[in-house]
Amino acid sequence: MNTDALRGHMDALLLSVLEHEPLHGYAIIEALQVRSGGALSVPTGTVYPALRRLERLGYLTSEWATVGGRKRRTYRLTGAGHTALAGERSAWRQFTDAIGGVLAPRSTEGPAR
Amino acid sequence: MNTDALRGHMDALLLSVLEHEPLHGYAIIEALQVRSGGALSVPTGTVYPALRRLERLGYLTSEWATVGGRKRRTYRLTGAGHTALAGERSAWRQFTDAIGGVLAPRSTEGPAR
DNA sequence: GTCTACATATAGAGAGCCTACATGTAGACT
DNA sequence: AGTCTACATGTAGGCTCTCTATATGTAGAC
Repeated sequence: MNTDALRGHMDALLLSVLEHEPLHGYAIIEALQVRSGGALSVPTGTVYPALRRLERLGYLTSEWATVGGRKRRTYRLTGAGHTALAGERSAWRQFTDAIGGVLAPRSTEGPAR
Repeated sequence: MNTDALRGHMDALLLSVLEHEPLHGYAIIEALQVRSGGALSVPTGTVYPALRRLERLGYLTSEWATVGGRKRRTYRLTGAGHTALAGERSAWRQFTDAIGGVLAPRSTEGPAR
């Protein structure tokens, strides 16, 4: 699974991963992989720009740190970010309900028969 | 709910609606609205080109009809279309599992505590 | 000395969904 | 007669996001 069906859901994924702990980009990618059971392999060229977009929107703040000689940019959810995450969760539910309702197989005809 | 989160799922929606009965574009739009509980309002500028794309891919065939003085283009699933629909359904499940697994709220920490 | 893991970043391409517009019939209402 | 709404299809252009490919650099293992 790795088409661009992700489109429009990247924000939710990133915010969700950052909900309880600040992480840097590379760690975010790994966390997404783990949490999705290995299904999600989001490329760096997707994550880094997306994080900057979310920061620009005010949902994240970032600060540089140096760990073991390597520089990291650690992202943290803002208040607005938490609010946005709640909105994304509810949107996700509505989304899956809507699509699921259409995709659900009809056994040629409903109960009325 | 009407962002472009639909992206990548339009095909599944259209194929699913056409699974048991051939329909024309306008009726497809209404069917999507009904089946999704009113959540989906797909604009004509999205549906008509998408139907043509699916026909080009060999998943649909179409023929013109005149009903009540109005011309309709009725679309019907091909064998390849049925196969594609099955694939889309399984992809949808994988997709929701993956995203859902990430989005699921963590109660600050898991069961281990 | 090379390779892999760690770590960030940008440019450019590609796909597809949406807005807006164009066109036309049928029937109801005024 | 004229207008409005529902029915019905279609195209052009824009926009946004995701992906591929590339660039750069450190640390540690072999």
